[in-house]
Amino acid sequence: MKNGINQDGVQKINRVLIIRLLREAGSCSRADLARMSGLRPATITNIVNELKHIRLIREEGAINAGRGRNGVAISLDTSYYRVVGVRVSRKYFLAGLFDIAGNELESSRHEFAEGETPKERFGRIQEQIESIIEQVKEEKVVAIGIAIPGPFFRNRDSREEGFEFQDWPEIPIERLLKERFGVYVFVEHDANAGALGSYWQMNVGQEKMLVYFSAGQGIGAGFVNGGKLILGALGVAGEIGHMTVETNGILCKCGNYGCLEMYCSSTVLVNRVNKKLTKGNYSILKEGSDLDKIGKAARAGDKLTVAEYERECSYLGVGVVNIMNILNPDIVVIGDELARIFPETMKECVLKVVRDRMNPIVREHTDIHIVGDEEDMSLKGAAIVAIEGLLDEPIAFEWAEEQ
Amino acid sequence: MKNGINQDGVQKINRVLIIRLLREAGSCSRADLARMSGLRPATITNIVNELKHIRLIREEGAINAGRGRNGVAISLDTSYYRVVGVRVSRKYFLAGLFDIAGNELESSRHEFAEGETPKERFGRIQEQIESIIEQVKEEKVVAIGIAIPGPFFRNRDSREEGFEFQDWPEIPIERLLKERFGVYVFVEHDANAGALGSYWQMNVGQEKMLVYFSAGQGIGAGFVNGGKLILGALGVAGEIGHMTVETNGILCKCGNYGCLEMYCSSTVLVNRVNKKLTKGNYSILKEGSDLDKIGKAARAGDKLTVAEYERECSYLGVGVVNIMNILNPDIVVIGDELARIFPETMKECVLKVVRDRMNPIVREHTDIHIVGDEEDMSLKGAAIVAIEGLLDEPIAFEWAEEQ
DNA sequence: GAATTTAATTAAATCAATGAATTAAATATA
DNA sequence: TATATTTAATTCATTGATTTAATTAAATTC
Repeated sequence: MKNGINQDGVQKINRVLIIRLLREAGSCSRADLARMSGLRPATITNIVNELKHIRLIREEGAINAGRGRNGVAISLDTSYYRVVGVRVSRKYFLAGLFDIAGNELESSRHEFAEGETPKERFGRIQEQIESIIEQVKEEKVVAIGIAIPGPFFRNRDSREEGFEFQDWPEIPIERLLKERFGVYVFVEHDANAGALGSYWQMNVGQEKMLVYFSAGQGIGAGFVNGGKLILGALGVAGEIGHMTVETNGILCKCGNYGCLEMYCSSTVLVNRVNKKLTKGNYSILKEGSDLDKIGKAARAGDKLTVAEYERECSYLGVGVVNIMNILNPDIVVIGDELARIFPETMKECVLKVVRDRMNPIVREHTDIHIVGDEEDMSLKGAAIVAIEGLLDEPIAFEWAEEQ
Repeated sequence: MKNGINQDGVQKINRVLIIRLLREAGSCSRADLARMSGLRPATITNIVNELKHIRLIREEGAINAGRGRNGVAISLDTSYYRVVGVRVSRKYFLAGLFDIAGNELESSRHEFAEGETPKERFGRIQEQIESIIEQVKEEKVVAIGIAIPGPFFRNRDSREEGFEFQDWPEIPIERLLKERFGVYVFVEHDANAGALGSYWQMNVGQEKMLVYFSAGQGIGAGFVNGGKLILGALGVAGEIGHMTVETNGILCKCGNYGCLEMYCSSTVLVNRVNKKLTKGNYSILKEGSDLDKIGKAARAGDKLTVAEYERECSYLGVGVVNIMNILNPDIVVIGDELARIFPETMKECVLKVVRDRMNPIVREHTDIHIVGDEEDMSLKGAAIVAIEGLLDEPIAFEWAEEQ
């Protein structure tokens, strides 16, 4: 247990709270912070001075609240600390540099080659991180966050060694990166990262519950409740791709029948469209089309492709309805490559299913967002995982040595 | 927000922590508490003295840890404070008296009559609470917890008025009971209460995630994560009865298709068995059998009944697998009347489905329990809801006035 | 029976937040 | 323009829960 609180703990908790409030509020005065936190103005003065000193926050401009003296605008200081975010996918990886407000400063995409071994892939990821860190001059890189595909079994006793993920289970990412770059490293499941990423992106408070659907080659989800990820016993909560939506449905390679991801995923879409093409159905596409081409065809109005895409999105809608019934989230965000190819149609299909199948009171209290061509939520989330990790016990501020 | 912490907050948090540790540990020395909490022995001495003074904990016996001086055994003082728990069901209600360790001291069951109006029903519940409180002499009743059927929409702004539940949506239970009995009152959805009840019953720590399935006239669930209920946006998380398990399945009155509770619930069991009886299938049962009779027939080995029960339990198994994939709980508890009629068979069926359909790593880390003839988890949970409510901010210890 | 180990208490010290007074800077009013 | 009012922010002595260090108490070991 070990969670009794003493003065050190109080200090840490209040400082982290102020940072979180500033992240949500964007910019506000000391007086605002006092009101939001319930702490006294004198305390806020102290905390602000300390956080300013270690360059976590800064003063910038003024806040006019009507009458009376203007407040000094305080916001996160995005000019000094940096985190590196990496999203590893099965066919490519993204790497980027972020400030501590979670803003992407730069990012790049790197394809994996067919024959590349896990070690070679990990080597290229490390080189890319190296090159990002080398470019940084005055600023200070304090952490690296990595989002990897699931299932990702967290070893609760020793985070250092005990993880595995598909294709390269033997590389202790966290330890190796920590040793090489000498900064804190946080590894997270990509859908969980996406959930934290969209939670920051949506800029909502702790009291809101958010579900992120990662609709890619498989279907995963991440849940943010009370500002924290719901991880489950082994850290594999969110494997919604293996939720049965047809009890006597198609046999999945996981051993279950009628799994959601047998009816809805970019893999299934590509396979089904190509199968129909082989059978000679009319389409502007040729056999052997990949997701990009299918996306273009769908956006161009190709009937076969649109029909298949709509079918998948409707199944996704059933998954969304199930999660709404099970968890009653305030916010649902759907992202990743299946969403990216045609977000407008996905939104229509999902909303239709939700309208048809969901209790109206619950439905009307749920915001549903599709992430199209904007930022990759799992990449952004990788950075957020690192930032949240730094703020979390027990290492808060240990990385920000005295100036 | 308003969650900055000062010295008062620290004191409250640490005292609540000690109570929670004692609840889990059952009985331990001051030194043990210091080790578990991370607080110093001197602090524990102070806290223990205060909590002893307000009769929340007591010294009882000694603890021999090998060599060295023996510790004094500390445990929750179950002799003074009392809470009343009430579970309201559609056809009956249970009411009981509990100590602050969540032990049931007495309870009774009261059937609702067919024609009884909501007000009459609520009147009888109040009389029963009155009679329980009257029996209590030296002890002190500090709170009432009520578990009611869902869906239960929590009004987050004003818990006083804004709830509704099926059949009697207009009675402001919380306010009326508070006014009449002058104690704290907490209302919770019955599956959520059941979840908290089994969480205490299982006596596991905060780090464990527990899911409780209330398998009765409908199927509901409650989720305990980090020692707290997952409530969702409107407090209706856990409506797993309306999770689709057959995308193109039976139309449910909720508007959705293929809802779990169309394939599995005591209502469905009774209807399906009686329908088969009408059609002349062989059975020891007669037409118009109720759940009691069906349960007896099943336990007596009546083939028709057993087959129907197994069918329902298998669907429940699909629901369990889905929840395991979605939330990855450490512990699954299945209770209520459908479980009660034949727990051994339910366990077999559910475990078979889980074995057949679930990822083995996750499966082996999940404990699955069926609650048979033991305590009603939602009744116990009603009491726990009250106790947890008292311990939660902001009212912790305000009810325990100075002795 | 003395040494060792563990438990629990006591009393002074620590230090994060607080309260009260003060300074600062805006608008409103005359 | 001068003055009152309002809100923002700071200063510094005070508060009080936890801690530290020393002490007492009671068990086992040899």
